[in-house]
Amino acid sequence: MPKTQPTIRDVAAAAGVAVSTVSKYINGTQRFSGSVEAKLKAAIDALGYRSNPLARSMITGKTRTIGLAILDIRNPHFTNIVKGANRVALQHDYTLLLVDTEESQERERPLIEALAQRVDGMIISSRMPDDAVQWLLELSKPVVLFGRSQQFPIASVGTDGHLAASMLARHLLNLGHRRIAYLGFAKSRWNDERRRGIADCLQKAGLQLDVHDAEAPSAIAGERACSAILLGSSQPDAVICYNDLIALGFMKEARELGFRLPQDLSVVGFDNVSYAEYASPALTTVDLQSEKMGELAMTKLIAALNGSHDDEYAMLEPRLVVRESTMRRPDTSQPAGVTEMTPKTAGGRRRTGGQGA
Amino acid sequence: MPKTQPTIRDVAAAAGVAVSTVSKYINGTQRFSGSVEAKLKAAIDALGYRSNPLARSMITGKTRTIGLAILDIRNPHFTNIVKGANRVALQHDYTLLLVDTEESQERERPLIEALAQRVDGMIISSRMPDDAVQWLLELSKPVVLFGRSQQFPIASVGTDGHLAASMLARHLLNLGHRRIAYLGFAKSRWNDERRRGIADCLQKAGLQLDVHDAEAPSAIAGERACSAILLGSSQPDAVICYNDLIALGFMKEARELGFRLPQDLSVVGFDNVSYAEYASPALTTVDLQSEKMGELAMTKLIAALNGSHDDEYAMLEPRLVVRESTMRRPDTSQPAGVTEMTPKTAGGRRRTGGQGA
DNA sequence: CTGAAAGCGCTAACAA
DNA sequence: TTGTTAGCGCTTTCAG
Repeated sequence: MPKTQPTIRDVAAAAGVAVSTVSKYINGTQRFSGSVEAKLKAAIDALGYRSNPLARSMITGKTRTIGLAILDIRNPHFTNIVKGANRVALQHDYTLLLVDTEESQERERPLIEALAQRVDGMIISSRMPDDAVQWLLELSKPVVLFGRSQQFPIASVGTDGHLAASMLARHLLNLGHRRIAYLGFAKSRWNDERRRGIADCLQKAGLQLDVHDAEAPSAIAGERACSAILLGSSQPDAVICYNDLIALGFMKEARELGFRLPQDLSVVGFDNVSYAEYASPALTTVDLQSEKMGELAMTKLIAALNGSHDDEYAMLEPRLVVRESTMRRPDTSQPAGVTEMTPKTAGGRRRTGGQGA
Repeated sequence: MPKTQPTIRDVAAAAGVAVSTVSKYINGTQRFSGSVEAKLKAAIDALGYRSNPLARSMITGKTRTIGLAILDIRNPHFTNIVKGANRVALQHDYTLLLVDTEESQERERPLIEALAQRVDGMIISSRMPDDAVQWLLELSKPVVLFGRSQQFPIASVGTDGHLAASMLARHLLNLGHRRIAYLGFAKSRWNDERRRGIADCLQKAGLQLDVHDAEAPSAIAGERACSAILLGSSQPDAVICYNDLIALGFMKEARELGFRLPQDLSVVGFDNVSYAEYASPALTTVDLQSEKMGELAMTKLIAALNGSHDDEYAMLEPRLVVRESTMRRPDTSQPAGVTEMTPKTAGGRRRTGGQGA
């Protein structure tokens, strides 16, 4: 059973030609006389020869493999990225070497360094601080990053987080919401951008943003953070979550706390993961085009592999997806930019002094 | 910048020893005198030497890479499998080469054949017919399959589908449901097992199963199949979906058709994907332990790589997870195994003649 | 404990 | 158009 695979040499012998001839034939590097070509073809499938990619790689220095390092394959955002990247890779005859770093800072670096050795280039999603990008460059392999680097020129892709956040905030404002909370995830590279996008918007309307932080970008973290926000003193009438997963968890817990959604509270997230649509109420969110991000990253990387220089940040456009988790404040009538005035508490603004002690 | 990586030869020169000495040092194949060891260590990190895995693989014939072929990374069931497999692989210092075959039969085989060349072993999830398993064996690489093969002795893992299905059916029966439909997915290897599990159960209660088929294992397919089932002549009071995704889509559409869940209709699925919990009503389902399946498959594969023979089918135990999408028929009172008698239609059984013409 | 030498399977000049 | 030859970077006998 463990019959050793035939080598290029066996084929050459069987066909009565030189090894280099076989090599050139396999790689289509050259044209051949009909007789030789016929003999080669015959020999090859008589022996069932398959070229050994390792040996080839060793010489060419190319593996036709792309490393993809992500934080958690279970997060649909990353799943979509993988899907998109995979599709483009397959089209170009590349294979994906996947590394799930499991949101662990320590594992990340050694894993990526090991990965670098086995691939032609890498696509990386990471929570590493911006100055750590340095050593990525030192790997001297083409790399595409998710999220812009402030200091270093490195190919990267992302979606305009400030804009996405503004869209969400403005949507809520238009619906008459005035006490808006942001349940962020500070560890993420995207968090600041999103928070600022919201805060800027609110500021123009003379409002302040109530900021909280989730301990993970997951549904369970959303559940956990819920009561402190909803039953605390700020009493938001809308909350923007760092992502859809957090939002989903938040909504579940909110319902269990007795809030009616969306009547008592509007909730939104970022990403537009597919299950947001099947939640109830279906989640209003902003589509970050995760899958396209994956495609674009892979396209950029392959271009780099083909010699094109690329230090740019490619920014995709977000799109607001309004569903059922947001609705107009029952007690307001003016569209937006109005003097805010909520009935429950006299004297507007926020910081009402809380009833929950 | 493109300074060529130092080789083992450079290290040997710098340390003033032979290449083979360096090799042995790196692989820890031997013990060394303190002086040599010190020189080696110094030379290595002076040069920043990193051993080239390709060259190593070419000799040893081992790549420390496992191929994982799945049908669709976006299906949380597979995502979980990847997660589990990845974790075990990392523990054993293996890396995952991922291939998403996108549910395509044609692509599958060439992709897997190419994959086989670059890895030490493979874990495969496929919809290929049982006789196609033959060529997998011929790849003469260790393989672990998801789902049992009837004809061939091949290592495989899965969850007891017949039992899982019975659990669901019995649960529904216990709740007083009598007109039960199965929205299956015939292309899957697991479908028959599940259908039979349900049908066997119903038969014991003197009931027949109303069988339908989804065109894909996805939420959208569940939506699409919904109206034909619910507004057709059979009028089920409970439907069992092939998986949670289909169930989620089905529930969404059912609500849009005006059905109240779970009052008018109980819905269940298979898998226990995480978002089933965040749907509303939260989905009753049966946990197939997807992540553990991934772990187990990888564990088996690594064992095989270490020389242990393994032709067995390892079966995990399913667990029923009751949530909100199932409830007792309002109009029945006896627990189970009773003479069924639904008020809407005289004369029980099913096949009531339909009012939807 | 250390070193010299022979390749792994293949590609890439260079010759013929 | 075809063949010869020299390695890619490493491991692995086999001698010292």
